[in-house]
Amino acid sequence: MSSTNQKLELESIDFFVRLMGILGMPRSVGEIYGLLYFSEKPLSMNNISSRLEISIGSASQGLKTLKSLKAVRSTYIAGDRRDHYLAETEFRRLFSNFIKDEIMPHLESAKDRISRMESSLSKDEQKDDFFLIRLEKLKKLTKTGSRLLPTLAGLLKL
Amino acid sequence: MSSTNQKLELESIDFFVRLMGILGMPRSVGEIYGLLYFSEKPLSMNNISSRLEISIGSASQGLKTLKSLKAVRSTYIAGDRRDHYLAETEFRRLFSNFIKDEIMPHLESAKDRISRMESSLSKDEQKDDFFLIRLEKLKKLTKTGSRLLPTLAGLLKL
DNA sequence: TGCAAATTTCATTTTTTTTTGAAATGTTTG
DNA sequence: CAAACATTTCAAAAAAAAATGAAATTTGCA
Repeated sequence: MSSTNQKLELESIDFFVRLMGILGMPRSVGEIYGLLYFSEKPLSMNNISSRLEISIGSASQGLKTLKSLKAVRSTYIAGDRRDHYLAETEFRRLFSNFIKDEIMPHLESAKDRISRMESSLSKDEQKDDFFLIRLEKLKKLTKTGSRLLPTLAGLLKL
Repeated sequence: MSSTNQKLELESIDFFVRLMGILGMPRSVGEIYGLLYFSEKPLSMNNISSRLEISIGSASQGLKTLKSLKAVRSTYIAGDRRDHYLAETEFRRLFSNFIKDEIMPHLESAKDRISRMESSLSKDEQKDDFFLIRLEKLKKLTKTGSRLLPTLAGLLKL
């Protein structure tokens, strides 16, 4: 029988679609994770795509994203040559990877952009507190961001 | 003369378009904030829309969003009946409003969703550690989230 | 090695989001 | 108070993002 709990599954998918949405991830990524989160058995890609009624292209793309965040891992199943996927449920690591992959690169390039702003100041502007203070705030913002964000996930002792 | 520093302005717009993008805000919102951030004088809506070459509809909509986040405030200018806008540069408050308005409501509804998950468990599932542990993790996640996020902005002593 | 199943890739289609522009509404002052 | 300007709203258009599906590639087994 192994009747999957339909209700639970739907709520879980809903939950993670929204959570992933906040993080800027497409619906399909949330659906896949939500399905796997309450699945006791690892699921194949085909299984995932047919249960969620999404194309295998979407499933492949979504799993790729989830793998890169280490939100999902694949498991060997004896006698079956397909990959089977399990949800990785340590949210701490999940967020930490998200921050590393999706946020930090922006912060890095922000630093270059601030340098360019500084070098574009005219002689006059270099003496004008208005510009100096605003530039200073941007620097603090990126500095604090790159210090705080990587720490953040650690605070989540989940 | 008051020649605005074109280069600086463009870098600033670029900077904030990306930052707002991370927060899921549309391009126009980032453009407006980026323009105001390095503007010594308050700018009218028309001014904003013509400098950025966006429609006044977009400008109005974008300013509305920024006002609701308290990222921008309007100022009285003697002898001019139009509203004039200034960037609010305390990022701490800005983020704190963002978290309150855009994130916390999701966390609230997540709690309901978890309750529904619990009440959907069958007798068997109520004894199955697999389900209990996963539900527990979701509860911890939302609990920690609603505790940590509102605190977060405070850590940004910018 | 060669074949069949599984997965990835990517051009096209679909869906969603954002912007536009014009009409409706609101506001100030002559 | 009315007309001139300013702002908001919202249906339609445009742009951006995501999903599809089929061809190309990879994988592992006979």
